[in-house]
Amino acid sequence: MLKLSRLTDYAVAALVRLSAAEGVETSPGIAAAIGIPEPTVAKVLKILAGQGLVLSTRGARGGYRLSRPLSSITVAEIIVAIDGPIALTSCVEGSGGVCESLLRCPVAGRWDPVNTAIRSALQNISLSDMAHAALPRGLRMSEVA
Amino acid sequence: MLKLSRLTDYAVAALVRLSAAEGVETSPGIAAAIGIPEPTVAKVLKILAGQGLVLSTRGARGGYRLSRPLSSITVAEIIVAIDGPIALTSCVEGSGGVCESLLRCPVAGRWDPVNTAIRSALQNISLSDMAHAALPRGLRMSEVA
DNA sequence: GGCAATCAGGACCTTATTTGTCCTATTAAC
DNA sequence: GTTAATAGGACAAATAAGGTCCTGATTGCC
Repeated sequence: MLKLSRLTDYAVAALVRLSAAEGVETSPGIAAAIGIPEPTVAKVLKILAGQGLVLSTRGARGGYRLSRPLSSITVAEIIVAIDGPIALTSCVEGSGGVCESLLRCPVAGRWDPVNTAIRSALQNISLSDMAHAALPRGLRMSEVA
Repeated sequence: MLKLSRLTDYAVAALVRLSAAEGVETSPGIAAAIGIPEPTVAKVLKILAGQGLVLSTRGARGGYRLSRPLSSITVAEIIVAIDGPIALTSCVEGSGGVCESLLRCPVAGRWDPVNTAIRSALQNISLSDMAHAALPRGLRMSEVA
C-alpha cells in the first residue's frame, strides 16, 4: 500500500509537539500531549535521539528537546531515521543480496529514477511545512494535485 | 522502510516484457520470460487486467496484451492498481475510521502535502522512462539527486 | 461435439514485518 | 541516597504480504 510506518507518524507528532513546548519535555509529558501510549513514544524518542534529531538529557529534570528548528528538519530525514533508507524496491537496497531473477529482470536497476524522485519530493518538505499545513517551497497546489 | 510491494515490482517487469513481446503473450510465457513463478505472475496479470492496464483474451490461443503504449502508463498507475491508493498515513485513507487521537493530534491532515508531492513525482515517471532507465520529462539528474 | 488451452475469481496457508510492551542498566538532580 | 529520567535491548502479539491452489468460464481447434 506504499505507506510509511506508524512510528514515523508518531515521530512527526512528537517533534511538532516538542517545538510547541519550546524547551525540555519528558517522554511521559509528550505522550500525554499527543495521546499515544508512553512506552511507544519513548521508543520513538530514543530512535530520534540516536539519529540526532532530538537532544536528550538524562537523569531527574531531564527530557528531550529539538536539536534544530522544525523548518530545517525534512520529512525525508524522519523517514530515514525511523524506517531506514528510502528505497522502494529491494533491488536497490545495496545490501549485497542479489535478486535471483536479476539476469532476466528487464527492469534491473531501473527503479533508481523513481527512488530519487521520491527522495527529492520528501526532502523538499520540512516539518514546519507540515505544522502549518502549507505546501513545500516553490510548489503550487496546481502543480501538485 | 517505505517500500512498495513486490507485486508492484513484478507488474512493472511483466508490462515491460509485454511491450517487448509486441502482441499477445500467455501468463506462463511471461512468467518464464521474467523468471518469476507462474501462479504469482498470473495473479499480477489478473489484477492489471481488472484495472484495464492490460487486455486479456480468454480461451485457447488467448493471453494478455498492453492496452496502451508503455509511455502513457505511469508508475503511479501501477502502484494504485496493485497496492491501492497512495496514502502514506492511515489518517488520509478516508476509510471512515477516525484515528482515536485525532483531537489531540497536532498533525491531523498535515500529511496531505506529502502525499500529493509523492503522487506528483510518481505520475511524472512513465514505464518507458523506466524501460530506458531515463529520467522523467523535464527533470535533470542534478535536480533529483 | 468434444478436447485442450487459457483467463477469472477467490480461498487459503505460510511467512515476514511491524507494533507495542517490558525489563534492566545508566545518569543526573536534589 | 533516593528519585526521576533516558538507554538499550529482548520479546510476544498483531497485522500485512506473499505465494499457491482449486474451481469455473470462455474460446479455438480437431
